[in-house]
Amino acid sequence: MKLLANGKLTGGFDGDCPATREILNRVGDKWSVLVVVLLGDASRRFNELRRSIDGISQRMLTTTLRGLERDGLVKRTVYPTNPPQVDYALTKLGRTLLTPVSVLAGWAQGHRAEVQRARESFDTAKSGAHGGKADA
Amino acid sequence: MKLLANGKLTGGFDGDCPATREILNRVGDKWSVLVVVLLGDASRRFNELRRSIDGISQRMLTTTLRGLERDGLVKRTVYPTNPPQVDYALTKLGRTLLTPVSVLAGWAQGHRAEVQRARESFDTAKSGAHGGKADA
DNA sequence: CTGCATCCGATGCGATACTG
DNA sequence: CAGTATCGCATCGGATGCAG
Repeated sequence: MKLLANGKLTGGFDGDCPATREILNRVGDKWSVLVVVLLGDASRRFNELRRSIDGISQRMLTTTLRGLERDGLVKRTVYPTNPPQVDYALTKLGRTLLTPVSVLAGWAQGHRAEVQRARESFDTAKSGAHGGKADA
Repeated sequence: MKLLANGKLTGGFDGDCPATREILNRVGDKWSVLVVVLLGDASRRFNELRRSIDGISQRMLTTTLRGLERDGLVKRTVYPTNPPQVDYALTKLGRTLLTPVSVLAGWAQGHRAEVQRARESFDTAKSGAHGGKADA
């Protein structure tokens, strides 16, 4: 990844590209990532996912799933049984996402403590600086 | 990355961890990623960044920068000159983020076309399915 | 069981104006 | 130049109710 003096990028990353930005956004969406990881293990049914995640509302699960499906990351299969049963599974494309995500997740886990410390130190410095009082 | 039958994860990823989720969120933030990449090349001044990004508002640049600074990813240096000059640079920790981000960005770029196609096909199927009319 | 539509509060973000 | 505070709009997201 290389960056030119004028702010333009060469090589593997172009932040100006709307499509790339959009995909990055999807990864930033906590639910999407969670669902992808969950589905990385095995296909799941709707309420099965809902119970697995716990904290997600039905609306958000639906929204997330549809977004993932639209992007070709997840395959939705309806079994016309009674009661209806819908199965969600990662597509081939969806599975390729697991690696980049795990790299990122690995970074997050590995540097979690550092970030935490940086945050505390930052907050401490701030509260001590502007008010003049350190133990407000 | 491994996933157990009960939905719990082993190894490198734990979606339940708030800290991890928070960091993931930061990467999902388009501006943060962009700034990190930009700063990966060289340190920049405030308005220099602003011009480089073009589309970001001052408010968001400030917010983004502060968030990055708080997380220990970016170092803010003030030169008490006249007019004031403030320099932003990646910290050592910040530089370690470049690799995971580029992996992800690489994925996004590499699969951009596939996602695009999936999206179009999804949208087409939808508009043709519920309304009964295919060329609405 | 699965999923969509609606209402409504919370938050995000841009635009603007003002300070050092 | 760098940064903060405020306002107003747009979107997000949860809760609820209805339908296949």
